[in-house]
Amino acid sequence: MSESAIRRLSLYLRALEEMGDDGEEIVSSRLLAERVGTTGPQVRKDLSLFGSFGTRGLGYAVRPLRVRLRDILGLSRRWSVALVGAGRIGAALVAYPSFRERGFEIVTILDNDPEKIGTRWNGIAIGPVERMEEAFRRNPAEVAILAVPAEAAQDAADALVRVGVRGIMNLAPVRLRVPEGVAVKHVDMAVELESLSFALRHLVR
Amino acid sequence: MSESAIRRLSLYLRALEEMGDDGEEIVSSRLLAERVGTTGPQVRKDLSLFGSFGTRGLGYAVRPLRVRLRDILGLSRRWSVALVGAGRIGAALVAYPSFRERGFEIVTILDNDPEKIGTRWNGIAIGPVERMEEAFRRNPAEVAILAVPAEAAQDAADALVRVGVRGIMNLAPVRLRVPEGVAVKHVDMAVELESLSFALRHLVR
DNA sequence: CAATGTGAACTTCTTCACAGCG
DNA sequence: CGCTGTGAAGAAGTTCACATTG
Repeated sequence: MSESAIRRLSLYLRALEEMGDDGEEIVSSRLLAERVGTTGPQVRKDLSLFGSFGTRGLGYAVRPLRVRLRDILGLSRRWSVALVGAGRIGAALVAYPSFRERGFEIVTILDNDPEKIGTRWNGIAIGPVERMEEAFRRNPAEVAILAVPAEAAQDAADALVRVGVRGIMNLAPVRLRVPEGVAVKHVDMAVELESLSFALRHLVR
Repeated sequence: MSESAIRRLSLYLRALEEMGDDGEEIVSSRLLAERVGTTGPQVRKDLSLFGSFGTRGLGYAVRPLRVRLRDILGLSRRWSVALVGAGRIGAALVAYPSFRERGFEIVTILDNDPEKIGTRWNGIAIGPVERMEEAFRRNPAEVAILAVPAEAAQDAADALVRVGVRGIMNLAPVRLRVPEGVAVKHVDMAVELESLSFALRHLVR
């Protein structure tokens, strides 16, 4: 069950959601593959890791497959999310509607800036990071989005683990150390840009 | 030369930059590995893809390795960057100082919102996306950061390719189709969150 | 003696070909 | 007849062991 297979499932789900709204009933592995930039066999392999959802000779029924994928990905429930770091990136994420649509609801926002503490974003009062425990007693979250400066990230992550967070999406340019049983996904734009740079280094100018 | 090896090089470089400021002269593959969350042999394998930079029995000299890595990654030059999409995410990226520090300079900002066009961000006047060609004649860019809504992303990417962009970092939740010779890196937070959800789906509650 | 550099073993992921089935 | 489901082949990436060398 590779990480990349899971990521592709998420892409398949997105494609199916876009399709459903267009009224398509059936989709072939080939077509789905085209939409997410992979191949038919890859799609079938990925899906077959979790069962047989298709009909031979026909393809996959869009709606049921969508339901199955949501289920597999753990998206048929609500996830409570804590946002740590109410800077510009945090602001962008809070305003981003598709997280909530997909079941991720921000219930707690924490920051250290005294100017921000007490103000409300989307109806949620921003609390101080030092009072994380208190904030979590009121509004516990299973997942956290970490959007603080690099220097503050590891401490914040430690605190999050202490209050029971089981998954962290980290936007700070630091590799977090977390104990077993806590999942971390790194979104590292510097790394992405630098790998672009590598790809272009001999092609350009 | 795997994608993941390149990403690790970028992490090694970051670690080395942090170290250099602390005055450490020599680093072992083991130590470097620890800082980025991998293993000594992995570090040595990755580096050996590009040459032998270490001293047996000793380790790697921090500063020269840093220089070599910058070179390998194509970071010993300046890259001009066009930002398409001056929403909240765009705002966060423009304000983020480490892009510029690492040689990526935003020279053009484009958006479609009439309210924004003409205003200045970091001294750069926001232009209309429709006049991309004109904007690029004035301030050409090799790389683009795409931070527009999903529906607008493919059209914007097509336009960017037409004006000569060779690499795109895409933040829109869409898989872009681009011709051969154009590199795309996807930063897809929905996918990251959903793969977190998958990891937690049976562990939590 | 300590840590690199690397071929070889191993493991994981992807591609392929085709049997199976509606 | 068409498209899925899958075992087997192939490719890619990682780990390991150790010979090498300052």
